[in-house]
Amino acid sequence: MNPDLVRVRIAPSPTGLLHVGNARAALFNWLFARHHRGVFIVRIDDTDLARSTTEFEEDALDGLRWLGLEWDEGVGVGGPYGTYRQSDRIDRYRQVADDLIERGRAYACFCTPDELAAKREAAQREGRPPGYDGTCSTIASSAAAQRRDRGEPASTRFAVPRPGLTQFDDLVRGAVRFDHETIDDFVLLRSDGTPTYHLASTVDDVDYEISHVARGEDLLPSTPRHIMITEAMGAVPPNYAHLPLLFGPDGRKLSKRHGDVSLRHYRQTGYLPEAMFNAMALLGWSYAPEVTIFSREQAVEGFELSQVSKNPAVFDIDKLGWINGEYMRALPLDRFLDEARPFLVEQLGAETVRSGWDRFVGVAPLIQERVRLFSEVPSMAGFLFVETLAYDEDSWAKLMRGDQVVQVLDEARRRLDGLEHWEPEQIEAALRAMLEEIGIGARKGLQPLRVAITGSSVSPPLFESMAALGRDATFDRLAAARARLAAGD
RNA sequence: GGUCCCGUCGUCUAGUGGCCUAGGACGCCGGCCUCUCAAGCCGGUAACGCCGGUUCGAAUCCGGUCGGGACUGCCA
Repeated sequence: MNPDLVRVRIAPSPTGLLHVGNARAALFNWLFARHHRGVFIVRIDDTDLARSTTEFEEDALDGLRWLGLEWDEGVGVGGPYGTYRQSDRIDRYRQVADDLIERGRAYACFCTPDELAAKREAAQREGRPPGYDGTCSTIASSAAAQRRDRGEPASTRFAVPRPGLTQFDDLVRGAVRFDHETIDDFVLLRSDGTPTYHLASTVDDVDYEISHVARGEDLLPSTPRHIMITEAMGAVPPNYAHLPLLFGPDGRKLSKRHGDVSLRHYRQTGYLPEAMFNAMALLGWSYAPEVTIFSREQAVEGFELSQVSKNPAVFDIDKLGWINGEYMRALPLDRFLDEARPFLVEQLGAETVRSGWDRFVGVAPLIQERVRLFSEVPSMAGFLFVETLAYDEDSWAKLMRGDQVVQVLDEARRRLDGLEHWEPEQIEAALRAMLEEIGIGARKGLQPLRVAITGSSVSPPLFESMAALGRDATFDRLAAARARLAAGD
């Protein structure tokens, strides 16, 4: 193995939907790998069998694919190191744990969960550090082996060498050191024989020859443990880079309690993957001063872990929205149509969307430049699809009660009636002439028509909307609005 | 409580001793444009947590202090 080859990994644990924090970590790993022409690996950390599901695994892989973070080795694509799934490697972890016991670097612990809980509580109460007190570390290895052979349940704990010190150069934090006195003998193997995260993750990083571990800062305090395990295995630890955490608006680690923070949620709300990519890259990193929007290629070109910020970043939904709008407007029309369609179907039904599709296509470019999210499309374009218009009552109340509204509605129908070509230009000419004659401003005179045609005071440009709607439907709607007014509303 | 990490506009950040009377972006406010809304254009608001030191000179280096966060599980 080339010692200079960059090999990085992202290891989602499929116990929930992939959230933006993990996605951002994946993005940074991917950028680092691509920048250094290294290998990006996706592994599944599913040692928590009880909570892991294939749905969540699929969700994570889908999310990564959606963002365009294709991987070179790992689940789904294979590679020279097996299945890249921890549940397939339980024997390997046990083997490492047994080997560590044999070499005196770990020991069997017979304390029961209840005993440990009691000890922790007592320590807490007396103001002592709550870590494991090392009770079982003094049991002679022969005695311990006997008890295990007899079937007594035992976990395996790592024997932290004390006194001692573990220090390392974190690519984003710089020099970090931990005194072993503050690290207790942590569990490697649970009494049911399954490995903990510390063991499994570390063994995998060694076995898969990972060169750089870039992960959330929440794992910084665990790093000395991982380094100790690695060294006890006789391997050289990887480089570490601890990424600043993503916070919610309240300044705490982004989590469920900040609402739906799954990547899937953003995908379903109508954010574009390239916008998400761009926005997440800006969380703790900057491409260049004065540059906010940049391509995937530019990001790869410019990315360096050492330039990642140390400060936690608050996930700014407003900026994400703005970025999405930028990408939205830059989209080729056919892609816009493709992406928008499912959102219309969800709101209006497949048949309705099919029958109104051509009308929608007519004004789609005008809608495209007015929305930030695909989920906003139905409310802006719905009037093109429906048979009978549902008015936004606030708009109606505000704009349809004026004294000249009836006149505008009637006159508009009269003017439009004789139009030879049902095109925006002709419609505009006719209506402008009408405004002139009535002596009313465009602002005031056109708004009632907008409500009559689109049901809302906010819509795509009126003349184009009428043109796209079609002559018959336009007249129907003018008549409908007129009728409602006649009914005294 | 203990260990560790962090501290530039509300938010994301640029800044690595003089180019900083601190730059950009989002947001917000005002204006222009305008058939509404967007978009666009112009302008404005707003930050180096605090105290000491080093230095001719500090947002940048050092110390302290205060504040925030993460971790402290047979979760990951």
